[in-house]
Amino acid sequence: MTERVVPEPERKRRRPTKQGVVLSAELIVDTALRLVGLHGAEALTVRRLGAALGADPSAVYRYFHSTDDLLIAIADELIGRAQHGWRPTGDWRADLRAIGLRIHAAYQAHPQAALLAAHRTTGRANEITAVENILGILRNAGFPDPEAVRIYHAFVDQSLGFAVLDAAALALPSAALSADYQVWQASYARLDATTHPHIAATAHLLTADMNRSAYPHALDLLLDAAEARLGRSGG
Amino acid sequence: MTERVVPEPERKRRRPTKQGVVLSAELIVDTALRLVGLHGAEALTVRRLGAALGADPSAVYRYFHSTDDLLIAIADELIGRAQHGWRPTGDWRADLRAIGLRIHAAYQAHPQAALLAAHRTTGRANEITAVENILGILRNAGFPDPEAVRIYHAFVDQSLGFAVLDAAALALPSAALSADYQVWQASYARLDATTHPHIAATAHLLTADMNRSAYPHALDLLLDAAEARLGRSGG
DNA sequence: TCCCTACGTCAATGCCGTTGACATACTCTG
DNA sequence: CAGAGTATGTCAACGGCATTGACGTAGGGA
Repeated sequence: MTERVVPEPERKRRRPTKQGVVLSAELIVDTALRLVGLHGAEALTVRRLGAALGADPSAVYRYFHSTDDLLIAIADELIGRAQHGWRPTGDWRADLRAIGLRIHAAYQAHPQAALLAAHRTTGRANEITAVENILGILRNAGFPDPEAVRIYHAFVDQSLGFAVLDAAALALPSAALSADYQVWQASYARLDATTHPHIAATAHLLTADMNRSAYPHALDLLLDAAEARLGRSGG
Repeated sequence: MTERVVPEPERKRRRPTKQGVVLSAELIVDTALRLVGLHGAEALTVRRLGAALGADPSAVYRYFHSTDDLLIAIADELIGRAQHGWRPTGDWRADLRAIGLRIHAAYQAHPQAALLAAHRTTGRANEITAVENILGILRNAGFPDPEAVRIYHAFVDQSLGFAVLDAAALALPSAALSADYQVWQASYARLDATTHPHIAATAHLLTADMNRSAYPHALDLLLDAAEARLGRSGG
């Protein structure tokens, strides 16, 4: 077999499909994101993707080695969107907070795709840019390199971890979605105070809080702690 | 159709399969965990599960409505294992740290299953116990209820979020696993210092740190920040 | 001992990803 | 502008997947 996939920058011949569509890796990624946004994660199949593109399903394999390969491309696209238009302000804490919220938001905008992609390391251009930016903020803030790297790691994984969990909540098929809320209302809100005193005492607060993402709060806690350490060591 | 699934506590007739195995929900969950541990997440199919059990695949549907239903049961089982044998010491910070590490460890012990299950809310017995325990620790420590609930939420979601990410790293098929490491070695370790100064300056630290979980560090940061707030408001 | 039905089994349906062979239309060379 | 070479779209086929309806049998209750 001559290699089935030709790297995008080397592509010369762009031959339209029977239905007149000119394919590209970018078009396929965008279509996949749209498909998944419209019909859920379970709609992301090669066959449906082909139909949505207006091409034979197997044409996808001329651009990606496998569905997993496509997923990596989707992941990098989401990271790219998170950074689009971002500029540093010079205030390390505000910058880090903004990047964290942007990453989280970019994945929440495509929860079904986030669920599939957020835990993948892409090693591609957009990911590398993000790493460079975040490390730069921390080092310029005055964190010594070992500390900068450790905080970078915790910060990024925290962002992505919350992105996965919160995406999961959004991505549940609407039937299961309301079921998930019912779980809290039904199972937790009416537990007996003698067997579960702490849940019973805070049930009203819990049901309110579980409907929101805990990420902004968790992010602030992380930044609080980082700032305290900077004050201790650096300043 | 008479309902296909009979709730476990009401089961009376335990009829062995052709191969002489007596099925139960518990046996199926354990077998699924073993299967997934031995052969990866992609081995968790109803057909293989049937084979591993010594039963017709469709027998599983006498115990679970769907594979998703089975997944919820697996998730609750993992939460249960995380708490098995745990006892509070009275030191809120040590207790919370221990629970966080236990949750993380329980999922890391079954990374393939964790990847499938960690983002699901089960609403089942083991999950409820965990919620009650964590809330109790925070309220007894002196956190006011609204703060206790907010920290609880951030703490739990952070634990599960890192569990997912770290499970993903462990669960990659070994081919992709080394590939993931290669990504760091190849893509990051040799980036040009003029285009990516911060990555280049910390490459040696990065490659060392990315091989570990950032969870313990992130957990300590969260506990630091919580403790600081407690000192400010409560004491 | 007989009835009832829970539960294991079987077979069928319509999906899925992936691949090898094929055909065609694009680009490149002269 | 003609012909060659091949990139890329298409087709058909494979084996595997979850799920379900029908069936029969064995276990428990009377």
